[in-house]
This record gives sequence, structure tokens and C-alpha cells, in this order.
Amino acid sequence: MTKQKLIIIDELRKVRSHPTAQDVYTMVRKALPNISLGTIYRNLETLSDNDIQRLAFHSGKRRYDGNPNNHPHICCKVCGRVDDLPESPGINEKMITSLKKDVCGYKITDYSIELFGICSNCRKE
Amino acid sequence: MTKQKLIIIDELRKVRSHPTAQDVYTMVRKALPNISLGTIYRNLETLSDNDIQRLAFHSGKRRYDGNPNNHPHICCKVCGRVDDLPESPGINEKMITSLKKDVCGYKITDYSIELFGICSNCRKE
DNA sequence: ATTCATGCAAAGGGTTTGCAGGAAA
DNA sequence: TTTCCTGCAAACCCTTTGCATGAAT
Repeated sequence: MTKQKLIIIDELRKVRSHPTAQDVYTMVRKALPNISLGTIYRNLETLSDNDIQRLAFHSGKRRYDGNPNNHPHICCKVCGRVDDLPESPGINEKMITSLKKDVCGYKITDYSIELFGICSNCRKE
Repeated sequence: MTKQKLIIIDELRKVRSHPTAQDVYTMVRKALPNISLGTIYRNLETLSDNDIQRLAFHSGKRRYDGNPNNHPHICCKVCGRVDDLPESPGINEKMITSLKKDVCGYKITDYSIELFGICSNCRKE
């Protein structure tokens, strides 16, 4: 666990914005001005095994979540903004368990539940 | 609705494999040998409004589904294979409706529910 | 000393776009 | 004729990678 990795985790845990790799680069450079984008990418990749979570959306840019536990998000199709969804009674262990039944031989490790829409800012325009 | 678009839809409806743009290119060239990749991309984009569905995973490659209705998928983290999930009692309108509550001003248009894991083929290796 | 991560820059790979030619109404 | 779509190729952008340097044990 290097200084670079520690600061990346730290910065990710501080925000709720689900930043892109570039965003993380900008954030981390405040503490480590000489860190390279390559290191950001390499470490985000490594840390995704346990400490953080990668999110995939249609924009082509990955986003990262300092919370490693799968949970639902909502993503704006216009500006790309990503928010955590509030707790929902529909999303619980029972529902996930029922999803995992009959998965045709797959061994399940993760899930992703995302809503898509237009955020209030973008609707004003 | 051009010949190119019609054949792209037709090929997508014929398979359950959730092909990438390159895959679609290969499929469509059997019927239209001179079609270009650019046209494939442009039309997949246009058709995603109504006739087909775009899927996003971590690989960076988008995949396309001839079924335009949101429904759960399962994706192999090793080979990238994507399958439809069988009907699940946990995924129903009630659950989606409950998810849509309290979405902080977003206007919801779509959702995506994906499981990730390792398919039976990749587990053998 | 050895090992492994870093910084840098170049390469890679999927997707988008500008433009001239062509199909369709 | 006008409009819109296509084929082609180049550009774009995010991400990955090779390599020499540097940190850490």
C-alpha cells in the first residue's frame, strides 16, 4: 500500500460525486502534484478488487465509488452526473438472492443496479 | 428507415448474444458487404432511441440488444459474454416503481440491472 | 541487492466526425 | 433539386502499457 494508493482511497472516500479517472487525477494532485495519470489508472484498477468500486455507464468513461459495496445509482443522461440512490425497500438481500437463482452456471460476484434519467439541473435548460 | 438500418435491426433480433458494434458489423456485412463501421455506429446510436437497447459494461465495449425493453442481464467478467436473465420474482414493476421514489428530482427514463460473475465455460479453465 | 510501484510518453482500441459521393422523395 | 444517409478515413478520447528511474525492505 503506497502513499499514492492511500491518497486515492482517501480522496474517493471524501466525496459522493463518483468521479472519473481524470477527476481523481485532479483531486489527488492537490496532495501529490507529481502523480501521473498512468498511476491513477493502475491504482484505481488494483483498488477495485477490494477497496473501491468501478462503475460503468454509457458515456464510455468509467466512474469510481469510494464505497466498495454494490448499491443502486442514478445517472443523468445529459450531464453524466451520478448519485447514490436512497435506500429502497425493493432492493434487499432477498431480491438479490432471487436474482441469483437460475443463472445458467454463472458464479455471481457482483451486481449493478442503475437508473437513468435527467437530473433537475439539466431539466431546467 | 434505410436498408442499412432495417438489416441492423433484423440481425440484432435474430441473436441472443448481445453483440458489440464490431460483431454487428461482421453480421451485417453478410447481407451488405460494403457497409461501413461508421454507419453501423451511427445507426446503432439512432436505433437506441426506440428499436434496440444499448448496454454498458466495464470492458469499455458497448453491447447491443435487439430487445428494446429494459431487463436484467448477466455478464461474464472473464470473457465478456452477456446473457439474458430468466424471469425473476424480485424484478417486477413494483420493485422498479419503489426504486423510482425519492430520486432527488431526476426524471427517470430507463434502468439497468446487471449481475457479474464467471460463466461456466470460463470456470472450467 | 532485490523487488515492486512510479512517472513519463507512446501506443492501443473503441467510437465519433468531416466530407464528398449517392440514394431517395 | 433538395435532403438526408452512406462510405471512407482521419481524428478523438479514454485507457493501457513499455521502459527507465526511484522508493522501500
